[in-house]
Amino acid sequence: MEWTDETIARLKALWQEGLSTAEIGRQIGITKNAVVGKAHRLSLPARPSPIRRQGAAKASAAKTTSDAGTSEEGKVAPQRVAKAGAPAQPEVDASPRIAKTTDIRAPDVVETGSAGVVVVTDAPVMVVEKVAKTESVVEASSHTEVAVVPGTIAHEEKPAPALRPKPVATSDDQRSTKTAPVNKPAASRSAFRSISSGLEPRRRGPSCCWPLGDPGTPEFHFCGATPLPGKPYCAEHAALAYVKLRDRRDNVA
DNA sequence: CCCTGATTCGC
DNA sequence: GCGAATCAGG
Repeated sequence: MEWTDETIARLKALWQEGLSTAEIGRQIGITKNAVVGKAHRLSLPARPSPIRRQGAAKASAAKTTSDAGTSEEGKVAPQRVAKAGAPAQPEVDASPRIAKTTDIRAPDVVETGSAGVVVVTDAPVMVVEKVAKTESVVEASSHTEVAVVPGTIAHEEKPAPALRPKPVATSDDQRSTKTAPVNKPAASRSAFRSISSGLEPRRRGPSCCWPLGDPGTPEFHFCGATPLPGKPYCAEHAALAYVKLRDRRDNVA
């Protein structure tokens, strides 16, 4: 694997978004092991892990960190959990993982501002709210989009468990089986950019919130194209975002 | 079984 | 440094 500056940036971005390692891997086109391995090497903040290898001395050689277990001696600090400025995730799993079994997981509308606050960066939300109030038509997926992704919160902000828009089995999440390597950043980016600018410059109304560029950089922005009804993404990005769970397995580059 | 993330260790 | 293999919890 060639860890270019870009792929690393993507990894970081996705990692920060709280995507699962496997998810990240799929999007970048590598295995979750590669993702985890790299993340580890980059000292990316560990995410709430379902396990903590310690009590199990059974492994090949638990030289890792002695065995905390029973002895009350040198406490093996949680070196794993609180790495670089990481918010040391509480045990409580406020983990960001959202779309689990179902599928999809897509970049979210959030961005961590310099203030460390998570900000929903687009208008759709407001629009949605209005709609909700006035019409109450709103489908489930609509208002839930507002959800903030907990994982990205830098402080003690108590995030509400993200309510991910259940993919909603509407007519549109079929996606043909196995789509190839889920995305070629370069190509897709420019493609979508032109789409969004070319089709319509709409200033109001829902817009695709697929993130483009790396969060934290000035180039970062959202697609902005007209999203599919009931979805936060435009057709193109929805195709990337919603992938059948089953399929993802083999279409991993 | 499936999922998940972390560590190990040969390359 | 990389990542498959492996471990391990849910």
